[in-house]
Amino acid sequence: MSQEDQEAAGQDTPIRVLLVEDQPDTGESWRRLISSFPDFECGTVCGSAEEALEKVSEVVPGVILMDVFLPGMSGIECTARLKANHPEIPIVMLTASDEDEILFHALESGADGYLLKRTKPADLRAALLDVLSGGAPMTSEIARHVVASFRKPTSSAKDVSLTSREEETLVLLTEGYSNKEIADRLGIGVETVRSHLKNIYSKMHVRSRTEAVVQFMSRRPG
Amino acid sequence: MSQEDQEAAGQDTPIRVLLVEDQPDTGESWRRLISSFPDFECGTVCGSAEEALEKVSEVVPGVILMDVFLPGMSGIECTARLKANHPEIPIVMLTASDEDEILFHALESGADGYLLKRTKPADLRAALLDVLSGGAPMTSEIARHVVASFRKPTSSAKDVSLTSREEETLVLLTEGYSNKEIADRLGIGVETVRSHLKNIYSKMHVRSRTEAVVQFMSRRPG
DNA sequence: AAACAAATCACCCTCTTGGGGGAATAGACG
DNA sequence: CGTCTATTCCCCCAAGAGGGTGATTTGTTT
Repeated sequence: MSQEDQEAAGQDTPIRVLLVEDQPDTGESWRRLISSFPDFECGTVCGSAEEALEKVSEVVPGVILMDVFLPGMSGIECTARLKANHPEIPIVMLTASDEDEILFHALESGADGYLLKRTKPADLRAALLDVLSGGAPMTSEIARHVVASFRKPTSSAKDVSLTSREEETLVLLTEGYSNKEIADRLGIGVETVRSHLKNIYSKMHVRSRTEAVVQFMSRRPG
Repeated sequence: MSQEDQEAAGQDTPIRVLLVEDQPDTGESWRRLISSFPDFECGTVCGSAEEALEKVSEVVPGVILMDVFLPGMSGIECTARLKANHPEIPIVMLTASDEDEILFHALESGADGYLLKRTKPADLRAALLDVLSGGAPMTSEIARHVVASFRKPTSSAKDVSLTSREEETLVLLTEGYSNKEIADRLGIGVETVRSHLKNIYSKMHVRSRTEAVVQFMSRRPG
């Protein structure tokens, strides 16, 4: 049976919310706020993106609330990485500003909703329920910005479009070659290979050759 | 002349032999000897294991003659690595000695034949034809040593037997984790992870996490 | 003509990896 | 009781990998 359906209707098991917020005070107040809702619980507050990536598997949250500004890995990067491994968990970004730039990157990374930190308690709960039922909680003006300009990039987030050279580089990666060996085989310099790899990592939201290889090999069962 | 001899000898395209021998003089004399056979040609003499690994793809030899003692990577290591990627190419080891120790490692690595360097020209050609027709050229006494004690190890050379801890480490490798992340997840130190990895690499005949992951993922289509 | 994407390469820096040792402990096995 | 293996950790060192930033060239596209 579907958890979401139960939750939205109001039930006995509260939905686990994973909160990612670096400032302890803010995090704690959000935690308390969320826990005050009868249909939600927030037992875990991660102070960093890294911690969130680590704990998501054990917590298995129904929804993730992610601060945009985090020390180290940003909330945007973190969202992209979480989406790569847990696409089913909805993620709502939290931010104090409403700049377009940030909004774009946030949604590009796969975030499902975008809330301002000044959101009122009742609206937060509504947003949580909204995203759990497949909605995309955000202010209506933000929504218009988004739906228009980011339908394509966001939808194609799953199979990254690599350039031909990047593709070749990736293939050689999956054959276990080092950067130098790849460079030799492609007849280019090592720096160029590194350059391609940086782009590949960025597009695939990974940060090591091994992760890239794993994702690549998993996606094509051949 | 046997059937095989005729076929091999009757071919218009001589079989390419890749010779791996670090001593230029010795290599050149072997090269000339092989080229003197009408059914074989030896255009490439690699002075090192590394060179052999690099050139095998472009040369695509029908058979490889490998000296055991090479500077840097040994002929045994090289054989193991070649077999990992080109299992179809028969490899005959060459050595001056006939020590059991070496013989064992050589055949464990996947070599198909084992010749002494003092082998006579006619016998060399016979050995080449032999290994090409699926045989395992070696002196009869060596053969007995081998067939007896290495049936098991040699046959199980494909799926490496890892210890439970090494297995766990490998699995986490295939999930893209760094050494530190693996250490945290296993509740052990990074040095221990590195230690496990060294053993894994050694057993799998690879030398990077990426190669290990590729080989591991390829072997189990799951 | 101007803007853009792709591909190439450079230089900086830090951290990770790999390979070479060694060494201590605990358990299994004879 | 030694011997062996698995597991754990240590040190050193060189090479590789990753991240940031930026420059150049060559084609498209606008």
